[in-house]
Amino acid sequence: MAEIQQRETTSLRDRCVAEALKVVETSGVESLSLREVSRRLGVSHQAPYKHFPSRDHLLAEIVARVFEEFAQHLENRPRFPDPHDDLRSMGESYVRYALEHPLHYRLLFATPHPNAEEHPEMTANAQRAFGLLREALGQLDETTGLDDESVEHDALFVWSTIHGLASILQSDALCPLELDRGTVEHAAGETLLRIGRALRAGDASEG
Amino acid sequence: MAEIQQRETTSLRDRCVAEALKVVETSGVESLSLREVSRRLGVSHQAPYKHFPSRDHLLAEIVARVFEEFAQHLENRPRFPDPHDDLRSMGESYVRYALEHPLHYRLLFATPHPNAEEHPEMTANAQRAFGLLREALGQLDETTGLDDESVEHDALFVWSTIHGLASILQSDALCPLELDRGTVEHAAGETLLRIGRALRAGDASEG
DNA sequence: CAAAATGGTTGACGGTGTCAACCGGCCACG
DNA sequence: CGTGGCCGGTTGACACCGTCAACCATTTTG
Repeated sequence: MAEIQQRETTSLRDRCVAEALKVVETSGVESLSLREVSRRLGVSHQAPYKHFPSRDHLLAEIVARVFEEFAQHLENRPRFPDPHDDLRSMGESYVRYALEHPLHYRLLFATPHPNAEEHPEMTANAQRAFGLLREALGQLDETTGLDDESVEHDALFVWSTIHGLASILQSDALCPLELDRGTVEHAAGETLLRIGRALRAGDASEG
Repeated sequence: MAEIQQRETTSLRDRCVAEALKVVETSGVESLSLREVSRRLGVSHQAPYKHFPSRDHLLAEIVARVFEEFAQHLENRPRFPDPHDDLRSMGESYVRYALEHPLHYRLLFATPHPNAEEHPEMTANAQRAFGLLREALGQLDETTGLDDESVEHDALFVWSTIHGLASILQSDALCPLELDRGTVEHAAGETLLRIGRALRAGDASEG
């Protein structure tokens, strides 16, 4: 009764989200429209409005789901006992995600999101990813005994670098620079190497 | 004669670019439309099409101009004899630009550009900014004697970090993380500090 | 049983980019 | 000198978009 009706009412809602995700991963977020989704689902152009107050609410929902997928991807990374190795593994997972799901990554980080504070469920999942980074750095912290503030700055530094690298690699920003193939292929490894150097140098200077 | 006519024909074209820039820096690139520009200029909605084949061509032009402004901003940075100091100065200029002109910065780095290869003049100006980075690292290279490949990777690393930091700072990405104010305020300095550590550590391990 | 809520429909409005046709002035050429 | 063509503007149309409003069938509920 109530559950069945519930299940049926959420049906179109879920189908909207699923179809929107399909659009995003094939054509990119900019060519996502409620009408397009409606059309694909063989339903009137107003039907989605019974489940989403506006386009932004649908967008927020799929951003949230992709963030969840992204966080899971990071969580499923190969783990290593040594904190430095583990951090590197996360960096590799991060960059791999950006390269393997460029349209999803762009959705997360290179797209004007619907005003964040109006869509808390979206930001909650974003926090989760950063939480993983903090966690990995926390382990590293235990072995080196840095103060909390340094760990926060380390986290921001690592995130900045990895995010910047991923953004650059998956965007067209590199093409005009005409770097040779080898440089680009090794970019991730080399960059992660340098992150490691910076952190170790920090240990040395403060530990 | 020819020049006067030339000047007059380019007049509307330039006014379009100028007005589009105004729109971008007040309302952001997403609310930029040819019709809006036309309206502001008191001209018919098709007039701009006599000068730009499509919206993307206007967009490409203003992206190119903003890149130029950005590169100039980097070039006008305070200079220092020590390469490390100079590089840091550039990093500071970079971040400052992103914070002082967030909408321009987003236009450059967080916006789906019109397909780059169709608009070469746009990418040319992008190369210029990266060229400055290479140059600064080249100076550093002279003092440490790293091979060219390492310099390229250093450049990519530095750019990744600074770009990532700037992107994160000027986006809303930080709000949901609820970092305290102090951390954010010192983020730029701390991150640039870590870049320096990584480069110096690289010198030591290879030099 | 009536009333209300739910989840779908069609239709309209204003916004956008873009194509097509038109039109006036100016320049070059027969 | 006249005339044809280009150049830079115009108006009008079309398809797309998000969104508001009204309507309607079904189901749930008081």
